Amino acid sequence: MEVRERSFVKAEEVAKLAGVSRSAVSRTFTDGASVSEVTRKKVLAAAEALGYHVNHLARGLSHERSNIVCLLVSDISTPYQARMIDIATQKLQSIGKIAMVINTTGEPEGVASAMRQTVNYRADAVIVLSGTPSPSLIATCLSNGQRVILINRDDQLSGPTNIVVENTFAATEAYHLLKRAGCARIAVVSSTAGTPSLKAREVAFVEAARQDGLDVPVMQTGPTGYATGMEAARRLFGRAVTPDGIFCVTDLLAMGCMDVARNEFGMSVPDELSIIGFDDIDQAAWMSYNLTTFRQPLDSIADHIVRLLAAETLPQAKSPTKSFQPIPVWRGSVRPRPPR
Amino acid sequence: MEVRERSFVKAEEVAKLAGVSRSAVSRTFTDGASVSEVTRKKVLAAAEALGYHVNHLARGLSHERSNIVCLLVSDISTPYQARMIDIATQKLQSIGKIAMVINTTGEPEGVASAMRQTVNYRADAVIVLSGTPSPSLIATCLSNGQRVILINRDDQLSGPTNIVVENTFAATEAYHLLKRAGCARIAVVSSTAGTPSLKAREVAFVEAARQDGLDVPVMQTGPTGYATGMEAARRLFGRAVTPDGIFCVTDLLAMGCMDVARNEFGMSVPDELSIIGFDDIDQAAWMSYNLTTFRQPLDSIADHIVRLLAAETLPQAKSPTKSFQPIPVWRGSVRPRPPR
DNA sequence: TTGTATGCGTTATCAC
DNA sequence: GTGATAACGCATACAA
Repeated sequence: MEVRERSFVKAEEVAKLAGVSRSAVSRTFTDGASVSEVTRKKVLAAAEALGYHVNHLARGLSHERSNIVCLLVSDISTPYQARMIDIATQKLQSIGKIAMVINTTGEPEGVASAMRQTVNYRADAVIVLSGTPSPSLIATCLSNGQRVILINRDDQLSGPTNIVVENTFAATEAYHLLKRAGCARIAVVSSTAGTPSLKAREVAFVEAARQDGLDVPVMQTGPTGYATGMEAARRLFGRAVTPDGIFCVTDLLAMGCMDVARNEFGMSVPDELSIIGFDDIDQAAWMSYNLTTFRQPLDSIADHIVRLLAAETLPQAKSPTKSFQPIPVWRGSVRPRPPR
Repeated sequence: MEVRERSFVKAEEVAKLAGVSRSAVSRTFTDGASVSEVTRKKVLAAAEALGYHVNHLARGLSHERSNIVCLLVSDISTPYQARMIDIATQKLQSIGKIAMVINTTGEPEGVASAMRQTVNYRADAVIVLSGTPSPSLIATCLSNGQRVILINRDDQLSGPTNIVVENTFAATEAYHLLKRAGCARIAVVSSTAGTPSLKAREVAFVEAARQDGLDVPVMQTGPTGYATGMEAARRLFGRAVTPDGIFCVTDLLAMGCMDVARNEFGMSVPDELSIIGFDDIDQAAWMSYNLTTFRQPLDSIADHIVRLLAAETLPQAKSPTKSFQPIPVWRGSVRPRPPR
């Protein structure tokens, strides 16, 4: 490969070197085109020699699709989000799409500018993992022919495709699990984020307890993360009556909570304190935590998205909310049975 | 905003509605253009009404830059990589670039196809966080005018910009730290990955020990991660003479190692066993680990990259390897002073 | 099968 | 300051 003046090689140059027309080059690199084997060889050789690569930007200009899919996400360094991106990028690549990740702060303004970017780059689809775009922004994307997929946003907006995890089911299950373990003083640890999906878990748990005649306190002392879990534990165990069962709406919260309960208040898990988390991040399986939690079927969700995107039918076809069942993961942070 | 037939709005339609020429529309959305305030207002109003957004693909076609930067990375769900992506996407966005993340398997073949994608999308730059692209692929990118930035790849290839962390310095420091703590039976836990940067840490530590007259065993039992750390600990503590000081080339390894040492062999950290990790991932600061480690100055690194990309000068300008100093983070996993 | 001509949405260059 | 026009690199309908 010869080193050229620093600019991209175009099809025309390949054509000249191969002694064929520009169209022949184009056809060689187009999937369902008809080229004779001999021309094809010549073109391929010339392309290799020149270091030619099809310009997807130009191709996307005339062709319908850019094959770009935007991922809107915040707090990427969080285990849950990171895994989501990991899986999403892999699956998207497997169907020939490429992921643009836009790191939003989750604030409305950030989300808005992110949504605008997605149409600037003519993304085929936008997958929203964090934040809640305004209906008008969503409408813009949709009217531009983009597919909009909202994950765990729960705002049942019609138009975009909604994918949710059955938080209510899981949270109710969590309550009964703690109850069955013999917990009598149960608390919920959530965050001030107010994410629809976190809120749903919190509310469903409280409701399940209420129906059972139990009033459970809810701690919300900061953003969704380890530190907030710590803070919640400090407050809960600083009270006169301390909990013997805690449902944390996120694994990260559960871990902060567990660490403080153990190290600062000498609680033993699960003997004196049962804890349940949510998400089943990698760390939940670590020996130090061994956390009972609910796994979000990220793999299935990603598969579903990919199937949606692979289908060439327009998204208009009334795609209702698709919901996935979280999978309970039994580990050692909940007492197997009630104490005598 | 009216709902149109599902396709993107183009400048021409805006021009028609605003009663101006296409050029006027273009100028309105071009930074250094001259438009009268009145035309500008009209165009903006029409654009808003139609839901117009500049097509960056088309813009990138005529203009020089696509403003796309590709991130080549594997194991995205790993805390270290995730944080890298988090910071990189943020900083890139702050200078008007957008990140395409390509999830490679790290294998040569995967890296190769990823590199090809970067030129397909005419990325302005490609940042390699995982895997080692072949020199010829790098040459292709460079000759196409792309900037290539290799992070912690250590293969001192001339051409691309190399950014490394001073692994040798840190590993040497780690050895003396353990020595000062009174450790006499020291081991290294690494992985079979053979990443240049991990290898450098491992070798430097062994060398520092050798110069000190000590022979340290190196455990390599699998990929870089928590499970491999566990396995390493099982083998180390299953021996006749067990270590009292361990240097793990990665925090994740250190955590797996620590958990097994404590829970399966009853070791107490740091009294009976001192452990040092590398990376300073979030979990290192968690109460259960409180791990002494070396922080990679990811923020400074990202700033440097952004400065590189923002500078319009061609990368030809002989950019030597830029190296960053890891920052020692003193926590509680190393005994403060030797036992009496 | 092959080549020619046209369109895709922008920006830049040029006259006005 | 404004408007026409020529690239930009590619795919494709059409004619050969």
